[in-house]
Amino acid sequence: MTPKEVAQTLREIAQLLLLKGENTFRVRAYETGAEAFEALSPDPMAPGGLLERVRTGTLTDISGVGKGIAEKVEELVKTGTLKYLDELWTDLPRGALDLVRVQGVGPKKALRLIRELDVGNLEDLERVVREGKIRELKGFGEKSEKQIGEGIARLKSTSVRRPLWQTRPAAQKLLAKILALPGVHAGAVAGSVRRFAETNGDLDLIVELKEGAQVEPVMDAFCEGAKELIGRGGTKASIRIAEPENLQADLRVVSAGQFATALHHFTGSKQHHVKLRAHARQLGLTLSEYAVARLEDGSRLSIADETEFYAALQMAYIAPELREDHGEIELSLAQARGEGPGLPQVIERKDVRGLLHVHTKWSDGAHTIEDMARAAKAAGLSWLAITDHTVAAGTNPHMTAERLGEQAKEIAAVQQAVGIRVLRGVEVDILKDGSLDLPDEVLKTLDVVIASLHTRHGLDEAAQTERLAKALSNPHVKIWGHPTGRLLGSREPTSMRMEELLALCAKTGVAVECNGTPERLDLSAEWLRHARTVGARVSISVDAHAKEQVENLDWAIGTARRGWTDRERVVNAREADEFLKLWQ
DNA sequence: GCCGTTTTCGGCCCGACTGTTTTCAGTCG
Repeated sequence: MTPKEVAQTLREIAQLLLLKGENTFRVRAYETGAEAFEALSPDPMAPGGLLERVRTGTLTDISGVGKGIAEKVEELVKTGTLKYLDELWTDLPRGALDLVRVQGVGPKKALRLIRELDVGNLEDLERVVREGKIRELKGFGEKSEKQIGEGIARLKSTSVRRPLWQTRPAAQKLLAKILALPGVHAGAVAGSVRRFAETNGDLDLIVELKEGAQVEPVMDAFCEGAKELIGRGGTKASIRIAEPENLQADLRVVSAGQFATALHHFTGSKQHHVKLRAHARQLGLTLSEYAVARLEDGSRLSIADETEFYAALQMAYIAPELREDHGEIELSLAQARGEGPGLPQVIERKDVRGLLHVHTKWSDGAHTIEDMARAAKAAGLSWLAITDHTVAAGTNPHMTAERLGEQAKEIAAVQQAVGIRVLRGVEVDILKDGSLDLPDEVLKTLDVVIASLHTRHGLDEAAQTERLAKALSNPHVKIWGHPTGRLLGSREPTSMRMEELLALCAKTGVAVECNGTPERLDLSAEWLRHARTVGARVSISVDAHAKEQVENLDWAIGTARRGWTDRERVVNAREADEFLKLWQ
């Protein structure tokens, strides 16, 4: 039994309680409990982990876990089953929880469909829609029936969440269209896209009108070109867009002076807000998308931006990427009081001085060393490292000892011509046995060695861990390239004991890559947070195969920020000489 | 079900939109 499985069970309980119309605060307690277990070390055997806590009876030390949940988790871990859960299921069909996945069907409607129409799963629901039975129920009508039918079709046709590399550009495109309108004073992408969550269920846009401007033209522009109009009221509209197919986009229009509170509200996350609002109440304040107001008389505080928003709550500013209730609220409060370490000083674009992980025509890149150097310089960087592939990666051409010598001459010439420091490097392949694709005598002559896996992703966990541990122990390796090898939406992370390997990197000084290829985002924010706890260094890498991909920097930085990456642990957030000194 | 710098009891975030309603419940974020 892993913490993740415990969390899933607690969520299942929460959903069942919700369906049964239980007290919503009890439902939330189970959700909070689930989050607490998700935040534990994923390895149940880890020190301070799940099994140790069960053994020592210290589950209730976890915030959000009280006596009730602790007892259930103990039973679950010891026996693998939970009587309480079985009881909750006794009078419900197995497909009950699928019903609330249909848009427009919540717990109340789902329960009535189960009780009054004997609907047991999605197929049943589809049938009663077809037979026109739903409209006969009190409180339902023709429109609800139609809506439910469409909701089922949508559920079947699309996976719910899309990768950020699809959603973020779509959101920015939509925003640009709105910002071009004359009545618009300000606008921003909010929601999980702004928080840099790697998958998103929808897009959220916030727009502030100029003084006296009309809302209708903005709504019109937003809805124009939509694949489907979901809803439209006086201040908000929801549509489905064509690309990514059927993705929902929500627009919220606010009047002058409400932008900061609205942006904060629609950025989320839900968990962050729930805790924030409870804290606000203790201060005698209430939060909404319109204002921060005093409970006693409803008077409003003036909030110009999100820094002021947090200041009104006696907190230090929390970056959007951190707003997940992963401990950031407590750290922010402590920081404002001048106590403790405070929030991480998360990396920003201006901190990054060097462009790492760059491919050129010497292997599978589209452009020359000079092209890449000019692109790096244009992006405001002061150095870059050329790191082409070796033979095992399967590219042609590729780097050999001899070609590295030839490349050195070109690098020296480019450095002179372009006026930017260019380091010599390689992305060396990790071979089956954990040895590297170039001999140590060659590697030691280079400034930067990135070791990456490109083959045999399918080895079992033990063998893969051993293979990587050997490679990462090579004294010439400075960076571990795209550690998990995952591709969002198409390839799962390689199976390995990541915690062990991150601890190894912390010990040897090898930086783990935060690879900014939009489909990779590897390491993930989740693992980067773990890298932080063990003290591993991080490389903000573009893995650029063309000069335009210098912009992968933004993807890497967003992911790194979400992963609580402090700037002092980022190896390329320093000038080239300082970077090289890190391994001396 | 959880929690405590007012509390071991009594709280627990807030508002828009929709549909089917004659005044509001359900859903969503």
